[in-house]
Amino acid sequence: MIINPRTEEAYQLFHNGILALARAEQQGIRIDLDYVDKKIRFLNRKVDRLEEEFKETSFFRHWQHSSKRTVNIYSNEQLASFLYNVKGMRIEKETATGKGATDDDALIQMNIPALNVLLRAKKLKTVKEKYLKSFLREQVNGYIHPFFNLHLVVTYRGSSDHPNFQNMPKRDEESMQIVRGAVYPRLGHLILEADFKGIEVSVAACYHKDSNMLKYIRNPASDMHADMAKQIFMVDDFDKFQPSHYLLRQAAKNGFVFPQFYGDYYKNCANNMACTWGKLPKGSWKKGQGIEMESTFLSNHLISQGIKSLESFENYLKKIEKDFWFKRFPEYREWKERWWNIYQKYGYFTLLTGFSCSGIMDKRQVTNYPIQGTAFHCLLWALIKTDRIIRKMKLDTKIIGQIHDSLILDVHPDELTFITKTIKRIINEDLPNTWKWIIVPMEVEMEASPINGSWALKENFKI
DNA sequence: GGAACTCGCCAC
DNA sequence: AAACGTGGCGAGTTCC
Repeated sequence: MIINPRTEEAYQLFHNGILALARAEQQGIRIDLDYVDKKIRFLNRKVDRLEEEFKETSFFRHWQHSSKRTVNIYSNEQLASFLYNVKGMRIEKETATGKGATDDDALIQMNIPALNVLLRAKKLKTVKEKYLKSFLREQVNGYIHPFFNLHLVVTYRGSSDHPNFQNMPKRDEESMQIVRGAVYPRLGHLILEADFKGIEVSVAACYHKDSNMLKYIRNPASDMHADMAKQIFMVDDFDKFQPSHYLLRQAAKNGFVFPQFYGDYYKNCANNMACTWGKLPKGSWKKGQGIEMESTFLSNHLISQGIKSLESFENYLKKIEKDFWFKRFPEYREWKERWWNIYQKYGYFTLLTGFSCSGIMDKRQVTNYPIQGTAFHCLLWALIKTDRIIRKMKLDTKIIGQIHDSLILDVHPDELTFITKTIKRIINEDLPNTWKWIIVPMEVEMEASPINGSWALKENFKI
């Protein structure tokens, strides 16, 4: 990729950005090495036991018996061959190259108890090999110094490596505890994380200026994902503080709204939603499955509303998709068309921050790249400004990293109030004052670890 | 013995 | 007509 800043401002952003990020790299992040050593030994034993347990199953014996060589239980190729050629399992899910898949999803669907043992062994092995061991490999005097690159991503985002600081487990509680439990602030300090709230949606709105979307973003009382949940799941008195409704909102947000923004379409959305939140199979649906609602289940509710199979859910979502792009956010749709036309005519497009993208791109890339890049540039701008103030004031607090839309700092407790107020001001005020194309409020959310507490213990932090 | 490929999985 | 964007990285495998 060729970094192509078309304006002085774009050049300065990356010039100053890489210097600020270099200081974060130099600062480094403290790792509890004793803990990592102990965890690795503990996981070694645990994985060994799981491997033994798996090798005693009749599933494995059949697998080994059918194979000419010694089976490697971690070989997806060998597993696929056994499942799909020997056992004759039907291919429900394919890999990118059209072969039978052996990922989490595919194996769970097969409902073979022995495979759960294998999956658990794989998960713990990943945590150990990919994260914990990389800490030991990369640490110097108990600190890792992840690289934060600005020259590797086609969208003008950043990336991180050796080790990658941007993909540590978060959603899976067990993996999160194991990995982030190794990451600490300096002695007497705490870890602070400042996240832009919904930055990609906000930045997208600065491009397309869709009036309905602007209303959603500017009015804190409105809730796009709740409205979509109401529509998709046909719930009249929606209350997002009720646990089941909260889950429906999550389903609408992560199963429909975001995938649609990235260019997905109703069939995938329907399949994924039915599978993830409804635990519903292809064909006609059974009662008693999926998200538990007040006195019923998601599957019962959908069936009672006349949606009795995946096919019928797909058709229903097809209409919702049409409504979404033609009635709800028509100007967003028109922007995507305009932006695609500009690219086709000139062969490139220029981001609001002054970087230009050229080369062969499809429509989804053309409409996603400017949003992804520009959103990151908001974070980078805030990072540079924060770093400048930290140095000017000679603070003991230091920036230690960046995760696309969040800033991670190692904070001296005495400076906590000052630094949180400063970051808030930078994001709420300084940034929109500097970049006039920002036409929506820029908001920040913060989380903090306890003093001397690991990153696994971070909690919401009220500013 | 390393490059290149595929697959799978972690993050945003 | 077809159908989710961006990375890093471990592992197994094949090719040279």
